Amino acid sequence: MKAKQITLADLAKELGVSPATVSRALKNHPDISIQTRKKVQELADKLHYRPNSIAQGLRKQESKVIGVIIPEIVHHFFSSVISGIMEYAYQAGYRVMLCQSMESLAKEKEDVEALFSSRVDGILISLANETNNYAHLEEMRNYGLPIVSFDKVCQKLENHSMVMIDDYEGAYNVVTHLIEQGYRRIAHIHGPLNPITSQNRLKAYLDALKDHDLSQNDDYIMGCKQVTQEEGYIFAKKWIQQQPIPDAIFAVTDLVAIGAMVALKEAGLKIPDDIAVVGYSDWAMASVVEPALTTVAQPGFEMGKLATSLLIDEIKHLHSDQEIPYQHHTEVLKTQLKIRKSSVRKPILVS
Amino acid sequence: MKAKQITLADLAKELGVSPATVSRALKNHPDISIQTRKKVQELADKLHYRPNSIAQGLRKQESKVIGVIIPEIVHHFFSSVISGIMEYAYQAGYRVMLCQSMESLAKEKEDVEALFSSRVDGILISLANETNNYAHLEEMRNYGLPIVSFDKVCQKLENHSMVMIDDYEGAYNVVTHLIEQGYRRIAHIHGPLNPITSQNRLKAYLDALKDHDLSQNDDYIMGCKQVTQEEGYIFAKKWIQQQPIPDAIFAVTDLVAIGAMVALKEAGLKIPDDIAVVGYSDWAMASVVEPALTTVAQPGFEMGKLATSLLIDEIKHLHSDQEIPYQHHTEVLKTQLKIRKSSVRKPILVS
DNA sequence: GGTGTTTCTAAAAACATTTTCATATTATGC
DNA sequence: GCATAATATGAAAATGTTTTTAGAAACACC
Repeated sequence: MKAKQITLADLAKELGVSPATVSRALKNHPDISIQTRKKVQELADKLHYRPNSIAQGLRKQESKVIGVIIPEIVHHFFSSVISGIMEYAYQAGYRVMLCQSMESLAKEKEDVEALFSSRVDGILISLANETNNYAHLEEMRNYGLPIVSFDKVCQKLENHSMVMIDDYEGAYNVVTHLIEQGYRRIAHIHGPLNPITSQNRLKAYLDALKDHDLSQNDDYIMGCKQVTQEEGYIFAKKWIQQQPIPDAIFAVTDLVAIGAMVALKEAGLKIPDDIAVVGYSDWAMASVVEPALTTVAQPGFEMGKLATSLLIDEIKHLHSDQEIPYQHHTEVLKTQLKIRKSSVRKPILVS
Repeated sequence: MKAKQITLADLAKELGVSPATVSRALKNHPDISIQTRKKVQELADKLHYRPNSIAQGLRKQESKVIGVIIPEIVHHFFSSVISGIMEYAYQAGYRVMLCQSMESLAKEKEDVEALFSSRVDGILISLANETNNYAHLEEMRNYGLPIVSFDKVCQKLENHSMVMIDDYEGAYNVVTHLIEQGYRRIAHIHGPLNPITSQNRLKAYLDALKDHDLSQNDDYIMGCKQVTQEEGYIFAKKWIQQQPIPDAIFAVTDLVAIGAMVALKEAGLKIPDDIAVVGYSDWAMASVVEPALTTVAQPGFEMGKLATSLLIDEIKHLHSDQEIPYQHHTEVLKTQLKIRKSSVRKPILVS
């Protein structure tokens, strides 16, 4: 009942030629006569021959698979990135092996090892929030395995390409916009500080205040750990009980911002009149919540494509055994400030 | 500079034993003396030996990789399913190769072939909207490759396990709830009709109307193709211009429902007083939109875990070369009606 | 001391492919 | 007609494992 999987040897036997000939015929090698090529092709089609990638991988020392390590899939931004990765990888003839680090360093290490064991041709990684040590990545680089980090990049790791988002500028634009709108007591909910992304957003917030001669108030800065809606809700509640209440909240993520909005609305505060709220990431929910949430759009899909293109370029360079070492890149993608009702007091063009 | 990847033979040479001994020592085979086992283990640890999964796969005819084909990753429900898949697969020692069919039958076929070529041990698939022909899956089953379909399952394919969601009941509950709330002119926006899921939701809608002695009005039934917010917006616009306007809209998906809400609000209609709106899937946005959207929660994460457990059971059964053929399962998961403000006229317990 | 058993290790085959090297046949040039 | 070149194919090695089979050494039993 169970059909056997056809091998080169099967085809060879059937045609009375050697497996070597079949192999070459199937890739249209000019050494093989046209007639033979045709015969082989026809039989292969007829029997639905599919090359065994595992055997190819072993022989060629190249699996045509790239490994992807993502902190968390159920996340609009990351799933967009994955989508970009898959699109580029697919058209370049690569398969994708996916791992989810769950924001845990230990899991991330295991994933790196598993991918290495699977002999992927390269790794795309966005670091877990917990990750503050890069030995696992160093080791892979020592083996010559190409690595590209994106979004939560690994600046400490030498000799690798990175694709980042200009989070500093994105966050700076938010604060500038709030100031232009007349808000002065601007609070910030930042994320876990290992990732460079949260660091940059926090730094931009502080710099923008300073650049506009606003004093920094440490009571207006809170850090969340899980980056959830609840945390936004809790922090906003705290601020409401405090005097003076902030007149704007800039949260590290839309979800957190929306948590804050819920608390503010419950307390009877008017957004954006009494207090503004701004998020980050432009999740689908941001445009749909009421009032629509001002946020910073990040080009996730493009980021995935770009990171993958860099990785595959490096892989190809490596396999071409050129003399010159591969030149690594650091790409920075621009964000887009999406001004919506939640932060607009003055009449302004709403996008 | 580039470190060589360590092989069994390297260890064997270094220790002056054969590769066979090293292989057995590493898996604690009792044939090997304790001292030898220890020596081998120590050297392996010291040199960071990692078995080459590709070579193992070739030799053992088992890759420890499962293939997953999903129509679209950037989708709250599907990313939840993937998350469940990855969690179960990880703890069972399997890697995941991911493909995105983009709702295209052609791409789905390519993906199936690519996964077969990669010699995955099994395939998890949710069909593309376009898919109305199952030859590509039949072929894989003929090769004895285990397949489990989930959500948009493939009822035409024999001898395979399925995990579905009770969409019929979920949709029936929606319509019943609307009727209980006093709505009578209930419209429905259904999805593409190839997937069994949309079919079931439509059928439940029709049956529920009939069971409650409401007449079916074909003007109140529209089908969307892309399942986008725009489509919901456009359909709602059309209904607004029509007399009598429906007093409830049940959309195949939250996104479509929200599109409809936007159109209704623009037209000055009050939700839920003038008209109710209900979605499906319980995206994050549903609880956040105003008024909060009544919807049907689907257990995506559980579905992923369950489907993966069935697949891996079947794989294990196959490799245990038992006499009795594997007994396939069809599992049906229950939905949960999330009653929110968008559909509640009468006082009711809001979840 | 020969036979049989136990304990440990090695050799070799197998997995499906690619590629180097070799070889046989035919064609070309003088 | 002979040397050389071109053409087409095959044999064999190689990729890194696992596993079957075999075999050597040590030991027990009569």
